[in-house]
Amino acid sequence: MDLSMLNDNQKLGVTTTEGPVLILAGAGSGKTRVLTYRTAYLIEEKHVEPYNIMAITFTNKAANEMRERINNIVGHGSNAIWVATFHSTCVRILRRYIDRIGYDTSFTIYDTDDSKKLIKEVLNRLNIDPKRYAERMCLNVISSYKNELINPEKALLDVHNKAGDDTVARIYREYQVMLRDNNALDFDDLIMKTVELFSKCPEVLSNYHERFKYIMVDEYQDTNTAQFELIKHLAKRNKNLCVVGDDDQSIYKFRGANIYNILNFENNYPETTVIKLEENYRSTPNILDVANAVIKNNTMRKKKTLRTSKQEGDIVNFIRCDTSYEEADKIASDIDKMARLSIYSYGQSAILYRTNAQSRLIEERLIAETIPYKIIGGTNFYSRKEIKDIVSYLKVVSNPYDDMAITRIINVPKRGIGATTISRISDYAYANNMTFREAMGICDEIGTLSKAASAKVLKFFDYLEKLSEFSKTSLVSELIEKIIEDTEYVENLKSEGTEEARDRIDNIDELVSKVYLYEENARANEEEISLDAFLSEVSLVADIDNLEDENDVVVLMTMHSAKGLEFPNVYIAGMEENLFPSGRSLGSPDEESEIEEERRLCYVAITRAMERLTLLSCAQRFTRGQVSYNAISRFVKEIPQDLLNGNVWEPKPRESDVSTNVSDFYRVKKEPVSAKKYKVKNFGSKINKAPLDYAVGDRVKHMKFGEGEVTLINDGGRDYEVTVDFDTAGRKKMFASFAKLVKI
DNA sequence: CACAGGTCTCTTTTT
DNA sequence: GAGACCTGTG
Repeated sequence: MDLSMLNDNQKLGVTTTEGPVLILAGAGSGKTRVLTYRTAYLIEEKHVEPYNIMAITFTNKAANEMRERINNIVGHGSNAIWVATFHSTCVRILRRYIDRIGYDTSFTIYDTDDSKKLIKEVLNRLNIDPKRYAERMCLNVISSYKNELINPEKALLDVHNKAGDDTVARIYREYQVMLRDNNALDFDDLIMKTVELFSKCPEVLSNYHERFKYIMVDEYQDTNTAQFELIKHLAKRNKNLCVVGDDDQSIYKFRGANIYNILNFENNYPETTVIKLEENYRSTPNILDVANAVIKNNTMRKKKTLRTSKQEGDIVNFIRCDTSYEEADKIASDIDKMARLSIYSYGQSAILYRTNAQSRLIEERLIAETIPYKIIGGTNFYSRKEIKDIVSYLKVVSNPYDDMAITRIINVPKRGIGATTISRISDYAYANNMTFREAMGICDEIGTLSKAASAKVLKFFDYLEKLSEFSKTSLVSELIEKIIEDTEYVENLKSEGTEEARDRIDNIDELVSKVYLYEENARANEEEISLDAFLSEVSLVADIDNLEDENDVVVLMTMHSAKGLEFPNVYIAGMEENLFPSGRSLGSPDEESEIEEERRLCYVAITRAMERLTLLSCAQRFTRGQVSYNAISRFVKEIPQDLLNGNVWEPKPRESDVSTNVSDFYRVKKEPVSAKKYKVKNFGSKINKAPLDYAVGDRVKHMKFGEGEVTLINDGGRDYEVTVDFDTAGRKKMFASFAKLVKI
């Protein structure tokens, strides 16, 4: 096998196939490359069956890419390799064996929303004041319990030993009971229950030992204790475990990531071969210097120095703006300039920020400049109301114990079954130890219900029974089409006639196409088409998974989402104290380590840039409906001035200037484009070239520029480029799918 | 029982 | 500023 394009340490990483291996891979040092070559090497040179190889990645996107790249090297056979994320790995295992630890294999996966609702219900049942024990807090605590593999009994014991407040532990216990009753697992359960399964059923684990002879884990610095134990179980017999990570890029402590998994790997696996990849192939020296200047302020890290042999490149820019509007404007016009000068196309540019909320302003600006973009994250496609509604119907069919799904749709569409009726059934079910659905079936025996109410409930109950019956002989696509038809969901939206309703219909259409796509893939891979499999897939997609790179659009996302990606031209917005580092980390009990985590995040963000990097910061921004004034982020100040183009020590904005202007400024700027109205969805997933209903010479209307006359239409391949002479705004050139011009 | 309108709280980051 | 939650009315 030809390994000539690898450096010495990379080669070592590829060819050291036996025993535990720790690859410490700095940002941009080609670790994905090592992992793919290593896999190919195992197959081609060591004649390992693809079937015996397992690779765990952080996102589905990374998994797919890896599979594709292996295919390119090996030619074929990569399909049999188990490449998946931790969560989807566990789902696959649990769908097979979870009945051995007391669940049904058609379990439902609860997302954060569902978990929150369930907690609410728990607080209700236990008569606990939600003001004193906020749902969010409870969920966080429960999540950390699970990530540390602490079950409710142990949690209670621990608290009692310390004579502390046992409320949250009791909430945890009840929460687990209710999950169990609903035959549901939350995200953390997926890992925890798999570990439990392996501990309790050695014969199951043994099956997997037979199968997984070589195991690789990517982004190892972000694994938590439960994931560590999972891997430990799996690697126990064969010991061929290769983990890749970078302690400087550990940014998921809030999700339970345990940095000691990587720092102490050698202690846990004494015969470990340690390989360091320190040559960076991504960024220019200027960018690397900036990254190193920041990260060197962290104390808890394995020392390493990234080298590069690249040309020096552009100096990193720092821009201090007066307001967040100016910041958005600066970014948009710079991107526009770069594209016009053909230096960086839209698709080569990315905008990163600390919080999702920051995207709105930038988005509005991009729309105004007709720059195509795609936002990653924020509200997940599957958390939209209409999608959750329809998916809940599917969930009810798949898992009849899922009370949460039933109560969600019992009155969607309106069936005249209100909150009172629901809680009466629910109480009855609870008191008589039955599921909500069972109680529905005998609701004429529930004394508290009126005749009229129980008739409506029974009718819905019968419908669900019919639907379940139908599903036994139907494809998922047939089922979903039937549900949409029966419920008249789309019909009802159509009659609303609003733009919002239109959006929702689009989303439902997209959901339906996802079903067909799933079926197509399943057929291609010769897998059985199953509702459960589709639902698992739906529950575990990350937004980033849908990022395709064929489309020439600017990408906006949080720094967390950006991990593992790279872009020639990067903007990091909001380099301000209180925002980045986050106000949460400031003044917290372990401020020191929280800030170090923020600093690692900053390092991750900076090292996404290949050639050009711009940092931005503003003196004032709107947060929570209020203007806040923040100092320049300490991370910027950690960068030596001579590495930056732009003054870090600029005087503060004149309070007198800004504060009097603020309200005016915001009033003027606020009204422009409503982002929602304009929002162009799916730059990525669809071809946007719809036939135009206007032609040269027609009068058209644009949401922002007003009315004008079309003077030129160019077929740009993927989209039409339309030139319009606006009455007031002058001549503008824009892409048809983004401009949304309406003929008048 | 549904819905409109008012009040309150709150925000990191994600599978 | 948004979303969750509560209250009063039809």
